[in-house]
Amino acid sequence: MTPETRELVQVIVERTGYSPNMLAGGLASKRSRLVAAIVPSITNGIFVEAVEALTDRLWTAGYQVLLGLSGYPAEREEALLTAVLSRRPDAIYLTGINHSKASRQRLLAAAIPVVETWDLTPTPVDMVVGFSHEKVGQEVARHLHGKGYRRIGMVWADDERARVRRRGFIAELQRLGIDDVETVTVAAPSTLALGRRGLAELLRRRIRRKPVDAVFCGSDLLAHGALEEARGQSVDVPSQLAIIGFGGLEFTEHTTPALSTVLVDRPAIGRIAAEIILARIEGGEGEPANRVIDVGFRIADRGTT
Amino acid sequence: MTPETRELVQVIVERTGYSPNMLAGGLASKRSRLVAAIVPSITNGIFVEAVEALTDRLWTAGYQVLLGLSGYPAEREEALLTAVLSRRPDAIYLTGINHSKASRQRLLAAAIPVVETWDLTPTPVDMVVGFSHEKVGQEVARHLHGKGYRRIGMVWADDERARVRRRGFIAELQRLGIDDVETVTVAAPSTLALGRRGLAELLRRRIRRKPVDAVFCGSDLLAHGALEEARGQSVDVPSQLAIIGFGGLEFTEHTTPALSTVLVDRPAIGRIAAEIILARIEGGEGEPANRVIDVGFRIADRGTT
DNA sequence: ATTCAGAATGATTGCGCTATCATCCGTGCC
DNA sequence: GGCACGGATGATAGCGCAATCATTCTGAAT
Repeated sequence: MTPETRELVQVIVERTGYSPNMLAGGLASKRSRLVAAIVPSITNGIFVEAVEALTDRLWTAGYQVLLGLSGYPAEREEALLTAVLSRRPDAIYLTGINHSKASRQRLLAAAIPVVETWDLTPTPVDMVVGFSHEKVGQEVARHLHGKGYRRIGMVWADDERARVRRRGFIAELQRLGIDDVETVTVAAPSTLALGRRGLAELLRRRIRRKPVDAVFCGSDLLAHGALEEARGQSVDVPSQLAIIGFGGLEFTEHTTPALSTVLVDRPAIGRIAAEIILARIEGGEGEPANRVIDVGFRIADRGTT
Repeated sequence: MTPETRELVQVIVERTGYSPNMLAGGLASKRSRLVAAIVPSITNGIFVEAVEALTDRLWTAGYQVLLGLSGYPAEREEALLTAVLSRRPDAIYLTGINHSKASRQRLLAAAIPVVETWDLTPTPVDMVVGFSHEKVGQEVARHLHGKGYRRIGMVWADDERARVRRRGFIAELQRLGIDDVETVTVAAPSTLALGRRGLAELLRRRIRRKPVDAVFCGSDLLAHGALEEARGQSVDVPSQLAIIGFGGLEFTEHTTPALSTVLVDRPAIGRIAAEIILARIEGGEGEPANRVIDVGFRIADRGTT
């Protein structure tokens, strides 16, 4: 084909508004150029940056993202998975590592790259990129203990990963000689308002005893709520009460005092997920170097602890 | 087909793990059961709840959402549109009403329901659900003026809708006899940090004159940043400086003092968009009752004004 | 000029469904 | 009993593309 012909075709394509039909293309080639992302919620700021990074990276490679919201807890995950797999995605991005047996089977049967995220396991369905929530709990425990706090409480929303953080936290505190951890559980998804109420409840419960001097909140939003509640009750932070959150959302740097939290490189999770997906789809058939990728975390020791 | 046969088929479907191929289905039926949503960003909290509401509602009707991120400003919108339309979505959800001529043509050529959102225009491509940003500017101007503020400033991020709010704001202030509005422009997307810097700049500029006594911030995030900066500079809010934001994000209720803002029913935009899409796809061919839907807004007069 | 390899081009099949049309069967009526 | 009719069932075409195979062309080596 000569360059002139090529150009002529281009002109006609423009003029007639031709648009290739990727349904047909996908059907013929068995490659849909579609990646499904299943997330509990996107209003919860914690997951959304990973999805954005994933979408951005995949876009540059010519892939698009089909969004599925599984809810809190992942009540719709199985139905979603069925629906989503019928679109024949080339890969799938999941949040969390706990999937029903039926879901696992369906994923395996699909025979496509699967990336689980936001957690770590030695036995992923296929690949996993995240960090250890147990270790987060342990390190926060050591951190608070190291700074001298001894009467420790928790406000947390009951989701599967928060539960693991809690387990690590409690176990480590026990090892350090603290086995009375006053805990308030609120419903997922967590909000600032629930954080306020959570801390209020925690303080109320201990009304006849020495109040807690530090509280580990299950998320930054809960921590922010706790901070506001403390201010409302004229409890000084951190001299009377230390607060630490989880997630490292942007606003935590800018509260007064600045919220201590656990920093997670959220975009990295999406970006790395995209990279390993692309490597598997486009790259050779060789076994990937690493099926389990730990992005780690870091405690930000700021004004509230 | 007898009920027994029906059940037998069901059993075999389960056992063999059969999954229908919607690519093939879509190709044959010309109905992909896919709705494309094009949004500048999902990390910006303002748009995400509408997308979630849209996704939720469409899911119950058997539709799924293809997510496209167009960026700030909508630099990739045209390319995205081309890519997305090649998946033959049954409808398309757009953010904003300013699309390039080529984009408009492509949308019209696709001959599917198109919903533009977050703004209002008498001449939508097809349908529009949002509110008037000009009116928002006007009402905020009247609100601040009505409370006695006279030396008024702005901190805003330059996106297309913010520009319209600004226009309405400035025009109304002029009508009220105020024509000197000190304005600091920051880059979109807005963040809390930019709000801090924006207010700092605004105060610095007026260092030899009477400082502003009220500032209208282009978004809640900027307003939150301004609030933090005011606190940092020991400027009392609202006695020395009033602050009002825009958007009505959840956290605005919980800052101290609580941020005044412009409340928008964000989920309603997504929900209504989903409804009118479904009505058009599934309903009869009758001309829809209303192509322009105004969800309105409300000023929340809280602690910072 | 002849041969042959490799590239470019052209024709054809089939991906897995839905829609359509043809066929069949049962029912009610004259 | 014969006929018409509506509903259920079965067979088939074709959606728009990519992959494959068959064919032609090109240019270099003999």
